[in-house]
Amino acid sequence: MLTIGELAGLAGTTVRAVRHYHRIGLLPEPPRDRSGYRRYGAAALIRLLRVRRLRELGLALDRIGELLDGPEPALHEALDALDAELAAQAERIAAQREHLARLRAQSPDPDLPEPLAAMFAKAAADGAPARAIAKEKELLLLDLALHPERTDAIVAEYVGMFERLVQRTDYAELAHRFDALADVDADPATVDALAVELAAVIRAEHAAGDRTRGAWNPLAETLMTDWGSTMPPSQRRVMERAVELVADLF
Amino acid sequence: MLTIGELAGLAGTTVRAVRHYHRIGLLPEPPRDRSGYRRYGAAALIRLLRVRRLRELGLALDRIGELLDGPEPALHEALDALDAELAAQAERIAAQREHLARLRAQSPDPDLPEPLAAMFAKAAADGAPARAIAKEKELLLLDLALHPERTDAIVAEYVGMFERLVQRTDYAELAHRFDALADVDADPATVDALAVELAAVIRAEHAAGDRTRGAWNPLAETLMTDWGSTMPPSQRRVMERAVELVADLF
DNA sequence: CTTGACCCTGACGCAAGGTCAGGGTCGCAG
DNA sequence: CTGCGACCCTGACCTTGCGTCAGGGTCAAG
Repeated sequence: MLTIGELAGLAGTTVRAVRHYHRIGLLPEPPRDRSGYRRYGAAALIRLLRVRRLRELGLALDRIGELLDGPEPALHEALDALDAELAAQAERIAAQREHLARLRAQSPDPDLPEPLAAMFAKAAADGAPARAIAKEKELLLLDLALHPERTDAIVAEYVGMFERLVQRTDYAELAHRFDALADVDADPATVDALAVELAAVIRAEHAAGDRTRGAWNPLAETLMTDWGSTMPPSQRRVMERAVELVADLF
Repeated sequence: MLTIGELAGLAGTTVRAVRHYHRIGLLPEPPRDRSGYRRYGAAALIRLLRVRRLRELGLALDRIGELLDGPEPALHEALDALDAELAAQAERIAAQREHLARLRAQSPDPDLPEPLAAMFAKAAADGAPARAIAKEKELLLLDLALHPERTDAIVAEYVGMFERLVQRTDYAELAHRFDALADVDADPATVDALAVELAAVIRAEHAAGDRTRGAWNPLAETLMTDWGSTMPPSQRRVMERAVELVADLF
């Protein structure tokens, strides 16, 4: 009679797997010899071979148990179900790959809605500093997360804003000057000059205004404030000054 | 500042998942308020959103950790690797489904080599009893498992044997009479008559003989003996008697 | 007698969280 | 002030299909 190692070898599996099948009741425990070793006969091998075949088709072990002990037609149903499941998996994988392909074809960053990906790509091409773009993305992500039902509106808003910005100013240069403040402790004159320019931009945006900013939200408030507080000090001073300069608009 | 539930909601995930990310170090533990609740800021939400996006693309959490902390080009490599992995999975699934399709189109039994599946299907169509066919399949499975390197030879051998059998005798009728013995305690005359017929078949097979039975094997010996011992008594008596009758051949 | 190749049981680990259990906290309504 | 429901905390066990020790016994050969 066979030892467990021989049995496993003949069935193309491992000793550990066989013991596992015993533990979960998929294979009956065979008799032991006088030293406590399991000893297997032909019937055990046949059952193990069946288990392995079904396993290799991708069936779960508990189902295999039902099938081997149950009636034959159940097997066909199970295979149907398995096929359906595999089809679903295949579809999911195809969708993921498509997603991946689009990402890599388009954008340096995964998974922003397409118009925005294009927008950021253009900004980068125009020479806007990477750090500023990253910050802008963060803001956008927050906005999208805070208003999941308004995704399309938000996207349209950002894109519109960006396009107007492109026409109106040398935004890349402005962004560079603002970005440079991150590394220095700027003097008040510099801060003020930049704040004036930013205020002008904000004013123009406000005039063009399609802000449908929607539901005011305490979460949004605190989060945006918190996000602002992560800006480097010089930049924050510029923003605060700019906000003062346009306070009359709100 | 956000509670963990708000954070999870905004990121489209669950509280439990966020805590999991803390435990594995994927998200830093945020400060606690005076009652011990975690309180999150914008930076945490941004990081969590990134994690979720990559997760939804199918990346593993430990890789996400490396990517978020590592340099950007690593991300593109990772996406390449992920795509390759998904492609491999898709291929595996396609192969499995094809396998399944063939099985269901052809055979009442999963995964015998094709000529054999056809052979058994014909035997069933010819009216051979299901029980006998099942037993024959068992024998075949054992044979294949015992000599994995000779699969093709064994298949050819069985098919050849079957075809000769079809031409030579009314094998279905013979099988029926043999099968019927499983349920009764047959008298010696019946046993002897059947044994004589079987011996004739064996003799004819031996004459036609293309047995290249290959490496004799102690495992094979004991297994086949053990398998024989599972036959019902009357059938076993027939087999033993038949073997006596052809003893001179071996 | 030793050595190497087996065998035994029992327990932990894996991926990514789900699901209690047991207990504290917040905010609002009565 | 007191409930109540909704939320938060930690800790621990569950899932799949085994792999991988850890610690110890057994067998066959040299």
